Amino acid sequence: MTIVRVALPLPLPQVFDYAASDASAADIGRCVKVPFGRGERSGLIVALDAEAEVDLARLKTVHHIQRDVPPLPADWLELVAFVARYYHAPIGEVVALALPPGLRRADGVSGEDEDPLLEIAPAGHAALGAARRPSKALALLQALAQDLAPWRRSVIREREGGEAVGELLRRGWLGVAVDEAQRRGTTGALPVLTDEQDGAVRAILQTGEGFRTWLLQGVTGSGKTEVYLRLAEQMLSRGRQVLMLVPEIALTPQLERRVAQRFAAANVVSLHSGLADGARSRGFVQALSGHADIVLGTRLAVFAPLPRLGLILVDEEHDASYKQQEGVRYSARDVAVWRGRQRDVPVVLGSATPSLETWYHARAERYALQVLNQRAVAASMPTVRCIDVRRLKLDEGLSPGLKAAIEQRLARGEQSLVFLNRRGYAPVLSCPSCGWVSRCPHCSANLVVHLADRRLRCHHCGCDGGIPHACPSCGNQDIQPFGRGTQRIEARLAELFPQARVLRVDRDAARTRKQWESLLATIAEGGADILVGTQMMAKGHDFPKLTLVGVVGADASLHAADFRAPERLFQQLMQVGGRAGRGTLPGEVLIQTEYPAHPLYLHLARHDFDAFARMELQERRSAGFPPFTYQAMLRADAPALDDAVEFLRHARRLAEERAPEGLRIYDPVPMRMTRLARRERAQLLLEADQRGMLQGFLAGWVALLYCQRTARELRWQLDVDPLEV
DNA sequence: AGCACGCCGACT
DNA sequence: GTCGGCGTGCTC
Repeated sequence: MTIVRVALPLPLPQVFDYAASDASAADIGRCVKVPFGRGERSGLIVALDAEAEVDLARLKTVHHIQRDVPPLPADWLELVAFVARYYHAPIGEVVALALPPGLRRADGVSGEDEDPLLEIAPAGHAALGAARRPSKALALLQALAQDLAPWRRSVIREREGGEAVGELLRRGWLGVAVDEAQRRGTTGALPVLTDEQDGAVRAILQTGEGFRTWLLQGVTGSGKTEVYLRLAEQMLSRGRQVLMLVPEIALTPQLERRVAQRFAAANVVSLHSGLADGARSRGFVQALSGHADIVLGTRLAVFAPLPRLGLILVDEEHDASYKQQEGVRYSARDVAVWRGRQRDVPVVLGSATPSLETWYHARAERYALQVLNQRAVAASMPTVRCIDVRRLKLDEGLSPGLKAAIEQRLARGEQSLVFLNRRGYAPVLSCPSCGWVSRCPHCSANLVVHLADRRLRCHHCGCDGGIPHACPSCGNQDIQPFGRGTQRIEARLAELFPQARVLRVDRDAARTRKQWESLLATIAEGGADILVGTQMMAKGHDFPKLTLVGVVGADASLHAADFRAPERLFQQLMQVGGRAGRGTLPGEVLIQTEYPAHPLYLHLARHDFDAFARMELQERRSAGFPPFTYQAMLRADAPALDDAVEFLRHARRLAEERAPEGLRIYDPVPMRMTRLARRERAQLLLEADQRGMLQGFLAGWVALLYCQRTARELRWQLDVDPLEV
């Protein structure tokens, strides 16, 4: 009889032993169903065991081992173990987050869905030539005939009328393309590389296939993606797999299209949380079996098993969405770098505005650096200018200068974008006579006025209600929305420029992926003259007719409490500024500010990220912030603030008893947003100058915390390398 | 996390 | 007399 060690998706820091008569070493890494308590659970075999760690009498027997799918390889188990160790999370929870849910359930996976490479068969050509009654199938075939063959079945399915692909196969009009391996490679004419792009590609390839982390720092429009594609092409031609991470699902479709077009014959698999269970499992299994050539996905894709891995690309590496903000708070970018080292393959981190951690590593020569300063498209960098609004009379937040600039664009038939990182009509509704403000009943936040659908809404917990006609406290009829959001700016712009088509692009207007894509299409077709948008608009999209970006209300982040606020502001402004003038028309960025001489804006105006980074790092060094120190944050939440704080005080005492020299333990404090969704939150910060020392301490401390019995309504979690402090 | 067991208040 | 509150402890 064999004893297997099983990781189960529970918040427990242990694994469980089971008996399995027919198990062997070949089953390590396989999913299992096991009896647990009085029910059944699915888990993963992480090891075989010579002897059980519990009495044999307590040992239960595995119900089922899933053998239809190849086992997860040893390096994958190692990766999961590393994440559990580094983030101090139970191994089972990491397995649960790394494995697609459908796969873990181990209930007869549909098997690997073949995604064959198809081309038009002789019968198909005959059908095209013959006079036939129009049909859906024929229409699809005709559309395909206009295209460059071959295509993946899945790619055809996604195009217009793609449902008919099954019909085409049944009729024998489409057949499996011959000689798949030989077709692997690029199709069509490749764009000519700039000298910088070419230099970067050569440099990265020349260092060989071993591990090395690269920072590819390229201004918006410098063609980082083309560099990724060239590197990927090389790796594919060597028979290796490529892992490409992108920040958000919203960005995957267009990149997916571009990658699929470039490597028409390669098997490109996308992995993100928006996928249905089945599709995610299939993509994962394709990666695992080595049938996927390129895995393109969001942070969870960093866990895709890749037997032939040759290269890891992390696009927009500074993006906060790489860090999971709940449960196991891993950073996919950091995990990617660890994985590159583990598998001895290069890792390329790309960004126009790298995180200061990455930038610092590159300067300290722990990472190698490649810089792209020229825009690949025939456009120059936009002019960036501050509008000093201290002595100006603003019209609903808009300065005369910005209005004039918009007017000019309208006259020239170009597009303008007003960037404002605040959704809704106004951030608060308030009564001028008694001082009442629209507070959220569940959070320490104000309810935001949404005039578009006449609601007051909390942006943190999502609760909402109608807009009262009089002050709920004193009955005053004259209650006022204070401040400005995108809806208000949109309304004012529509009044000011009645002839213009004003389009608002924020999370409210682009609720679903469909809405978002239709907005993008409208903009690209020139169906809008003035855009009002939040940071959604900052993400990599090209609008050739967009030549003006007006920034409103940026000053707020200048004095934010979070030490990373300036970094985020600079990144955001540089990104949104990069939207201006990506075609042949020159772009202009106008920033409305009360601090026109602020160094952040001055560096921005010169497009000098490096100067900004140097300045900011100087401050971080003297203040003792990351990347010069290492942090971990213990957070607790409960219905009553005292309970959360009391737990943290207790945790602090436990920490002090065993703290090594040089570990700094701060006082528990309520979080900045103390109350969220009826729970009060507090946090305790730990800091050290060496990562190893902090990690060593955390291991023992967290083990101790798991043993503490706490009130049922109290939750706690540890955040290693927290983004928000 | 679930889900048991287990000991004290208002109900058919 | 019981249904049910959630405190405590276990799950291979």
